[in-house]
Amino acid sequence: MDTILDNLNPEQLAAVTLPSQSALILAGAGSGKTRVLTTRIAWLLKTGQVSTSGIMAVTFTNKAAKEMLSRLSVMFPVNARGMWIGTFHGLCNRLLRTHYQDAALPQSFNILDSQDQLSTVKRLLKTNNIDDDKYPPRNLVYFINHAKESGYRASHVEPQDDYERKMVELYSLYEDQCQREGVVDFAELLLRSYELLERNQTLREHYQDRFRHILVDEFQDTNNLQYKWLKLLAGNDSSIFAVGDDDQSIYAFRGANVGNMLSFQQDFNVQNLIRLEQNYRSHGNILEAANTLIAHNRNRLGKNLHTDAGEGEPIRICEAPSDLNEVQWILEEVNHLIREGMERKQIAVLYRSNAQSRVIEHGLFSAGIPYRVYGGLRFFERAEIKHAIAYLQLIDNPANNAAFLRVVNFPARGIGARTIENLQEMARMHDISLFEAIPYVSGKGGTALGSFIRLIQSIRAEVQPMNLPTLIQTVLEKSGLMMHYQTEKEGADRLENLEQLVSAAMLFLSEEGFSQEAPALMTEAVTPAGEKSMLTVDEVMDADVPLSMIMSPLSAFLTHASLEAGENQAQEGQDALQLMTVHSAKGLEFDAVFITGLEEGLFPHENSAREDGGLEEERRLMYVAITRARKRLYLSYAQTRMLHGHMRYNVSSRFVAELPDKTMKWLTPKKQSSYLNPRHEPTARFDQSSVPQMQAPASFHKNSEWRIGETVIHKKFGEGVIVGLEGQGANVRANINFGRHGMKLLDLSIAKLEHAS
DNA sequence: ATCAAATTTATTTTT
DNA sequence: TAAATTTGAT
Repeated sequence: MDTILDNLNPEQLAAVTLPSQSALILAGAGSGKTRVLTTRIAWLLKTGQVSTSGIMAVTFTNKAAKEMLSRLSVMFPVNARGMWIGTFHGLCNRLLRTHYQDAALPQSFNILDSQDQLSTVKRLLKTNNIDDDKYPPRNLVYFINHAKESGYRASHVEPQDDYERKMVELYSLYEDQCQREGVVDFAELLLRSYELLERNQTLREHYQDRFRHILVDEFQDTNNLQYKWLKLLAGNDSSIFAVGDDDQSIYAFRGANVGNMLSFQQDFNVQNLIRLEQNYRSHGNILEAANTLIAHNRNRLGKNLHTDAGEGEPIRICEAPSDLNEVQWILEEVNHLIREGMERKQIAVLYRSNAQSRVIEHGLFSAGIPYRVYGGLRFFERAEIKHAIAYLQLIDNPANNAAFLRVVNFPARGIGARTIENLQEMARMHDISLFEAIPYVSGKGGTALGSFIRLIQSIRAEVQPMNLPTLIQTVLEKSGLMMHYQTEKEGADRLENLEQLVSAAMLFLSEEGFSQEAPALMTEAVTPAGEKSMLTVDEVMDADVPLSMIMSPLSAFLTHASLEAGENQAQEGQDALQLMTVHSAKGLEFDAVFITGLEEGLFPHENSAREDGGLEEERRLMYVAITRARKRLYLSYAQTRMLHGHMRYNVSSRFVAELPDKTMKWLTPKKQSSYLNPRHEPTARFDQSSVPQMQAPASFHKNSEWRIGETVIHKKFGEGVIVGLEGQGANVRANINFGRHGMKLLDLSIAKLEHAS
């Protein structure tokens, strides 16, 4: 008992041992947040206040959920079965699988990931003959998700204008289509389970009664629907232990609402607000910089981090003439750190947007320094894996038209667009799935479709008794996917990934406690007669029903594929420099951190100026970046930078000017807070000899060469008239009317023009 | 049905 | 610049 509370500081101890009331823990960066969360659970269990089944712990990422579980099992011999520890989406999935009938879902509903959702919407627009220039699929997806995350069904949305009226109508059609096809998108998991509990008093009271303690990680990231969901589940008697940091709220752009922290204090009459301000991560200078920076934000609950560690090294900052020089400087400093004995994986290079990684990678590559870039395609998002998954989904749920369309002609089997159109027409006429509509299609297309249906059915029959890995292997072979990639010249990697899918399935079964040998298509609850033993509602709810009782191994694996897209980092394990956006660095820490591209327009990003609260969110982002560093912090910016094929001339970020002088060491001469007066002298102090220099574009000294009204000749477009000139220096662009080719805006440093004499 | 050319567009991202 | 998507041609 005592041992788990050992070494907690007074605030942590207070938080862990709070009475059973709702509480808000303001946990600063590096203040031992996860420790408090897991110790709280262990303490509740050890003091006998609650049993494992009475606890729910919610996180945003699978990684965080796993981390919590593994740290908990060190402190307490956990029966993982009974505890509901998982992501919002994972827990909602569990609710919906358990009560699929009450939720009006088929037992084996499939989950759409964002890619799937977008293609579903595109298909919807096409079948309804909607002009997708007028109603872009992306906008519709945004509209739908936004509505769902506010808790609104199509019927609840009050359209403000004709455009919205149409969007609502399409939202409604989308709802119908998903329902028909037995698929559910991410937001739907939340909304559907919210509605389930709201509508069904028995269920609601059961779960409210059961989960006496609900713990929420990263509370500042909750969206409105997640907050409503928590409120509903907590009812009047359960307590919510919410841990979060308003200063680290960086996901407003995807619906996170920091305001939930304030609402929570009111709605739950929170008496206990505890601040964890003791930082165990960073040296003093780094913390002071972070504190000073974030103090520029107006809307805060307020918090100041402190440390027992000394002030440590100063923060080193460099103004580079160009992005190339900036990288050169990073290289020098990195080599220095490595020579001092720092591990490469303890060094992170952070940037605001992914596009910035290119130059950095290039530099590291040339210098032969191993690095690892975070982000990019994850395992289950790869095309070949998505194809394989689609075959599996079709076997799991034949109504899934998205899956059907993805593979009906992949590998190619002569089923063309025309045939598909006929099929879709038939499906619509008879109100059935594409799969069921096949017999209605006659002619050549009908024959090809006929063999497809026979293929799927024969696979399904063959696969009936198989366990999951064997089933997948069989599907890969019989579908022709293997053969397809064997014959494709660049298919080797893809084949390897497909093989990995089989191993992923094996790993999944053992991790989730499924029997390795059970038939993949059936749940374990099978009587000797082969009939499903129906659990009563009470049994389902009261017993701690393992996932394997409510989902077949196949359904469970498909869910896993959608909800946990897998690793997105290459070459794990190697000692390599870490490259990532500031967003993906959240939650991580490193001995040394480089924050690059500290320029107005980049960081803070220019687009953020248009959103309200945008600048404060950018500043929080900077705060997150700074607080990643343990011992060393490096900042840099460049006077010129190549972006989207154009040269950009940036001034330094206001965030640089907001940092306290005494914590900084300038490696280039310091400028007067240059973001306030954009015109400044270029520095000549930088050694540029080792760096390829940008050549000044031909039109650099004003564009006397070209005049408005002049006729010019272009290789492709022929004769045209200059109607406008804009920009300066390298940025000169000309608006030229090329008659039948229309108006073109050409970059004069790139386009080759001739004067028409 | 497939590939090449043209056009467009470029924050941040987990589930 | 470069990647992704759409259009157009064979």
